[in-house]
Amino acid sequence: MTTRVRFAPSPTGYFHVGSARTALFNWLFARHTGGTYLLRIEDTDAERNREEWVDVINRCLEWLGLSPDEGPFRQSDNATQHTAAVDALIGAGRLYPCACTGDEVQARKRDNKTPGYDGYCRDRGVERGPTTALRFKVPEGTTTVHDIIRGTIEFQNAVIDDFVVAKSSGAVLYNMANVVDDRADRITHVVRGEDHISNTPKQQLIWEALSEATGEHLPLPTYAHLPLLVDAQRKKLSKRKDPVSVEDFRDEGYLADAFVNFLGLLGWSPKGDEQVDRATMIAQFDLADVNQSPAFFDVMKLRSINADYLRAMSLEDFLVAVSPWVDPEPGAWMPTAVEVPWPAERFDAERFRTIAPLVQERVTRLSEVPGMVDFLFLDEPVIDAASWAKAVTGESDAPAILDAAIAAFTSCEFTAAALHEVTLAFTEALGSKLRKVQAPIRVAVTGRSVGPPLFESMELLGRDEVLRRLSVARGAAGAGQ
RNA sequence: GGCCCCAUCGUCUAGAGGCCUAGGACACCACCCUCUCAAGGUGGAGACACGGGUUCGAAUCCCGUUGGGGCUACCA
Repeated sequence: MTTRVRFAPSPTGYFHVGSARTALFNWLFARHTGGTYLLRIEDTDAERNREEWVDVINRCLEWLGLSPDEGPFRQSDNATQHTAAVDALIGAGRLYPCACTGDEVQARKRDNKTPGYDGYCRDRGVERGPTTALRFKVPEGTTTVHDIIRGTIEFQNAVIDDFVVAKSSGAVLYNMANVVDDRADRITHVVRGEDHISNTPKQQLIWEALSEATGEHLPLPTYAHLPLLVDAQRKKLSKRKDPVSVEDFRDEGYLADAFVNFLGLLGWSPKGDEQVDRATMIAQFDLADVNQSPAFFDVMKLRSINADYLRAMSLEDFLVAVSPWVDPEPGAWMPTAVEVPWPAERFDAERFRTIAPLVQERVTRLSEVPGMVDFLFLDEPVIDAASWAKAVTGESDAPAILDAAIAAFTSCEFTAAALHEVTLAFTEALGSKLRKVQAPIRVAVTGRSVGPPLFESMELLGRDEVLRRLSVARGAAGAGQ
């Protein structure tokens, strides 16, 4: 039997990292088993049926390299089938109209202390009308869910209330539409978040009722409920408190491959090294190996992995990847929320190319790159006030150091090696240490106390500008005396 | 409240009854290297929630307790 899985997100306006992980595990399972992975947009709720929200999903999946083998399909396109299925269940006596309002249901639930809807309308012979919803007549007995990750889960049907399957408006609800579509799509494995466990018995009940009502006896899909992704408080990741938007991570400069690698480590782990490419993940992935306990989405670990991927890139690949953050006129792809902090005429691709390897190994995300090279492309360096106060105006040796630097840099050959050499010389003359002497020079030239190696930076900036910036700092340092 | 899920270092995890003196990675600390910062190297601290069983033997199996989480819509 060839496997068929689906990723079934609902459009919400952003793409959640938990959804990305679910998509990945579906994709990995399909690839590992040689099956088919399809995408179904669950937009039966009219509120969620917005074209641009659907675009977000497609865009993110494409970025992650998790585009579907089939689809995207729109659940709303199957409305006819959903309605037909409802009619079939009515015909089979598995549904009944309910005239209760939401408030009435709530009130009786409180008074009778029943878990959910108490079945008030089940035997009242309510006629179907424009204000009646359709409820599923949950049978007696127990419903057993077989879950690859969790084993067998049993539900007493008595605690499953007669849930609504179609609204009074006629709109068919999630549990119903989902099952109808899974049947139509011949889904063999349902891989989704743990938060769907309690929906599963309802869906199985519908599935089997449909098999009987239509005579089309399809085997139940096998379920695999993935552990939730949680925040530091161990709560389900929420849009309100936590960074969860995949596009935000992309715009911060995480690489898709690094992001996918990290996601793959949440609830699953490869055999040897944690750093694995997609082929390795596909070869090793097995739903049975997925963990049962929630995983904390640890951004520090994500950064570490991303930094590793960044460092492992060839210079050419790095230049392409970083171009949206540094080149005002970049190539094809551009993240949505990135702005290059200098004008196009000031950017010099050749200079950037020269310093890029020194930056590449020092950043954790691509968004950190501009801050490490902006001194090259801005007329005035962005001064970090604390560093300036410490190394320039607040350092009693700063005037002497800057004077010595200006004198030495005026006449020496202007290469990193030569600058290093003359700096060593005047450092010794001053009876100081290189690590101490470089501080005021670095802040004067780059505006910051950390950054790419100093002498290479100065060589690229050029003698005139280096001397000008040193003089400005010298003036400030002198005034501080 | 009801139903359900979960429980190994701070975090992600390895662990399928003896290979466990519990391994790795991130984070953290120290030292080395070093023009800052990274990277790299060496070392360190750090966990089987608790209580009962089963067994010659339990992190691994069973039960309970505690703790955490999810669901509980005419949303998905």
